[in-house]
Amino acid sequence: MTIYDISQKAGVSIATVSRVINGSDKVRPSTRQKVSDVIEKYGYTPNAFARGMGLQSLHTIGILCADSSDLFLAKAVFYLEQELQANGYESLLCCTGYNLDLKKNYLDLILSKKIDGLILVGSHFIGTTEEENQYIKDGSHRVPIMLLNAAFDYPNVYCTLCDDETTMFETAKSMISGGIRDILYLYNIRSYSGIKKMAGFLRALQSFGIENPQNYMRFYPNDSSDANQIAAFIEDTAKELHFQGIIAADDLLAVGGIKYAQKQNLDVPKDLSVIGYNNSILTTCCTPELTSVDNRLETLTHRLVQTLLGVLAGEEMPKMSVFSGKLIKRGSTYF
Amino acid sequence: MTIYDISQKAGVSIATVSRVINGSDKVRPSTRQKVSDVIEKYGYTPNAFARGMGLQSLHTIGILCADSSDLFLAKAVFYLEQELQANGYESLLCCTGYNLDLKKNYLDLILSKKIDGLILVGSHFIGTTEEENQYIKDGSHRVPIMLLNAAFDYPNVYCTLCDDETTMFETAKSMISGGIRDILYLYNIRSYSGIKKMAGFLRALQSFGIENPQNYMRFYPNDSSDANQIAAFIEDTAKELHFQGIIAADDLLAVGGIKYAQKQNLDVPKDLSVIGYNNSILTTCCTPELTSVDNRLETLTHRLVQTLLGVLAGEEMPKMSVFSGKLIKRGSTYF
DNA sequence: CCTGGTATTGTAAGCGTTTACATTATTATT
DNA sequence: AATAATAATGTAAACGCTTACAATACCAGG
Repeated sequence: MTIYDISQKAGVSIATVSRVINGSDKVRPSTRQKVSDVIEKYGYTPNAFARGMGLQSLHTIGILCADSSDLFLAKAVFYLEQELQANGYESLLCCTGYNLDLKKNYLDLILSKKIDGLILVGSHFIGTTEEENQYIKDGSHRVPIMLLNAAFDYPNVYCTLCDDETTMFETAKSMISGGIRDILYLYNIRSYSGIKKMAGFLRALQSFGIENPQNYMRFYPNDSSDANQIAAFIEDTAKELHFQGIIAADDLLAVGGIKYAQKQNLDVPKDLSVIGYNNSILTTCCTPELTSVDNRLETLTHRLVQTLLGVLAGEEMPKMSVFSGKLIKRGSTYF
Repeated sequence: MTIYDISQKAGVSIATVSRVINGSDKVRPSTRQKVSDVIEKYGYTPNAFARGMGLQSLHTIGILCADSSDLFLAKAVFYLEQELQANGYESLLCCTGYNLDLKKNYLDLILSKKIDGLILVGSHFIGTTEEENQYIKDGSHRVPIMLLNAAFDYPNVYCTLCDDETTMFETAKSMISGGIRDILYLYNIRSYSGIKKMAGFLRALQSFGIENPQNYMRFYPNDSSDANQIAAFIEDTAKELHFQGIIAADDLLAVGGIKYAQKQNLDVPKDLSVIGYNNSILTTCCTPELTSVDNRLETLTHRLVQTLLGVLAGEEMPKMSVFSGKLIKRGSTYF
């Protein structure tokens, strides 16, 4: 069923049918009705590819995200989609996984689809390698690229992020000020924000003259797991450290810390204080509830889309919008 | 940059370039190399819409999902994407939200994109209204439709699901057999599986001669919320019931139940047993850990994609594949 | 060096839309 | 009723690719 079939059945030209489809006002109401009826009757839907050929823009924004089942990324994607939709844009989501080789393919894939802009969620693209950065540079020649929670200075690349370095610095500082100097730092994914968080943590410890903080940092390698596996990991790799605090780059890791404390019969927060990151629903699921950093995801996604819309409208927009995270205190800390 | 530009720069015809792009074997290796080099050099990506016009299939499967930030749906989408990708299919994800009116638009949208098949995740489409079902019927005339966790008997519609009715029946039965007759049933989204779970719950109570079970059922209306809000909801609407058990249609609701118990100084599981559904990561985040129903999501998604691939290959495939859920016992129950 | 067969490459016709421009119908003005 | 102005509709080219079919290049055997 094509536009020709419809035009024939409605007794008009394809141009008129096209005008009806696209809501042009240059159609007589009676004609519009006639055509609409035929379209309705035969359940005709215009072919998106043919439209894509004709139209300059399809009002579509590509979203690239490593893993849509990650609590935090999923939330980000959800907010972005809602916000885009509210502004008349479709979104096209690709989940690349954490495999670097695949990312390039996905980037090509999504760029081949006449998108008006591209949003990179989760900052896994901004690695330390020049190779990863190259993808962004390539992409930015075609469409504006928006980075959520990552910073990368390049033409046509716009960044919206939480200042994770400072936020983590403040977070660690408040724990140290609370009297805890032996802090286990847990992290998993290596990403832009992950690196910043770590840097902030280290800076805080250094500012208090705490030496060899690296001894207290543990990289948890599994991407999908549960709190018990994380607790076991802590027991295996860090038990001998006798830390009195845990700061984690992610709420789930922190919950693993609480779990660990329970297994060791340590009281949280008396014997062990625990702080997570992202302020997800997990924070209120555990006992005690988890102190966590709210990195303003909703604010970030809102700002990001606003910036993108501005760019698309040809306005001059800030290349970098930085927000501060905020520590939300709950039962897992006493300070 | 089009195929013409490349053909010109490489000194060959567009057909040859097209053959290189599509990996045809009818190209001399030296020519292939020459063309590939030019493509590489200029960073050319074929226009997806033009390809879509020419090609019969783009090896793309559409996925429709209400809310990608829902823990359970996100996981389902993730598994599906992984599985599809492993089998050489792209996936196109649309998150419709829970608004019925929008769904039709999304369906049209995704159907207009020359997809080879459509997967409906989360069963929100199979409502009680004929209107909702109509969408599936319409769609099934174009491409095979795969339902995850929903059943709908119609040509070209294939269903892969957990037998939630029986699973919930068994779950409730085991709680009643454990000596608990006053059970608060919590549910939120109205969906196919939601209706089935409820039916199973009711059947179990009836089979034990428990009267007026409806008095003990509560619908929690917010879609996004945290455990504390749910706990407050229980206190507001059900405190006077003096139930000794909670069965929830979703893990988060169940965690809300545990939270409620803590606030009331009730011991879980001694004073109150709690069972969730979906066996998500939340089950091991709370204290005590949550007994929950594993509805075999990974098995379901695997089977679903296998069935879809079979259908696309022209094989005769089962219209309905039903699996049994399994109660995973943890600390929130004593039986 | 020619012949026939095969491997490679080129030509051109779609694919289903949009839209500039041409044409025709309608309405207003005199 | 004729004309001008305007509104509605139609025609045909363009979008960038795939692919059937045509044309050409290459190679082995005589």
